[in-house]
Amino acid sequence: MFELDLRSRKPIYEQLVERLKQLIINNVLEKDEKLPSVRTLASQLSINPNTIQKAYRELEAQGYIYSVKGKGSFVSNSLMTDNAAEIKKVKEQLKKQVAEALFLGVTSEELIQLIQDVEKSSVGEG
Amino acid sequence: MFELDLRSRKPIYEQLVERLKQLIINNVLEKDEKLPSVRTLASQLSINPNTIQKAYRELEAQGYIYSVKGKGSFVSNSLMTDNAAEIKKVKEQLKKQVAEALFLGVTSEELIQLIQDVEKSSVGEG
DNA sequence: TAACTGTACTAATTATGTTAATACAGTTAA
DNA sequence: TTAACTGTATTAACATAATTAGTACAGTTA
Repeated sequence: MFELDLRSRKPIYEQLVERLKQLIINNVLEKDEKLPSVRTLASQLSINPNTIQKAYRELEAQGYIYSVKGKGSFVSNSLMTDNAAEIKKVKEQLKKQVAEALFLGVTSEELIQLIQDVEKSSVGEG
Repeated sequence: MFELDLRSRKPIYEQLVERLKQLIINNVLEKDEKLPSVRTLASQLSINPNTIQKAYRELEAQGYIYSVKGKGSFVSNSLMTDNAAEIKKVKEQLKKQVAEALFLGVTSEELIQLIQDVEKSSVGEG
């Protein structure tokens, strides 16, 4: 289900958050779909359950999943959660990256094309 | 000159790299302008000179500055350096962020506007 | 020469990530 | 009810990375 780089300087739980976000954003994991339990996923990835839990806790804080004691963790319906804070974060980060890209010589046309490419590849979500 | 968050989970040297990049990109620091010496900046920020040096080393590796022993560290002319690797990194990161923004409900029109805003605010560079 | 510059190195300390073991509470199905 | 699953919490030990501290060397400049 996942590919982790245990040698990376990026913490495992951050890799997990990023990877799971992508799966949710790309609709590989659908709304209300049950995620693997912390113990199951930890076993599959040969890492500690605490590390999985840390990732799940972060994803829940960001509104991507919700957890129910005794039942499991599930993909959120993003429309149910308040995304304002996350949107603000992403926009601020995007501004920095766009400024950097422009500085490095990437044209605004290329960047607009990049947006449209991403948009096309994620049709049919929701 | 800088605002650092010593309590942040983000390492000081990474904050320094990010902040100096912004100053260079926004032309606050001009080409060939001399940066504060590692000892001076360390003293101003009340942190260790080694931490400054680590940030400068990273900025030099990314092509944003160049250092001359005995003279100092200076802002690069970005056109002099090979940005291919950096451009690839930034584009990949941008794709992820754009996908996340779209997922959170930001429209592609908003994103295009964001690009144009950043572009306008950085006129007169180079 | 004196005072500045970048750079390098080692050691100690601190912070963070990760593992390990254990425990508790809620859910589900036999 | 029992057994096996779920999330969650806590504490300790360990590994790694970040940071500090101290020192040293080499090049530059006035």
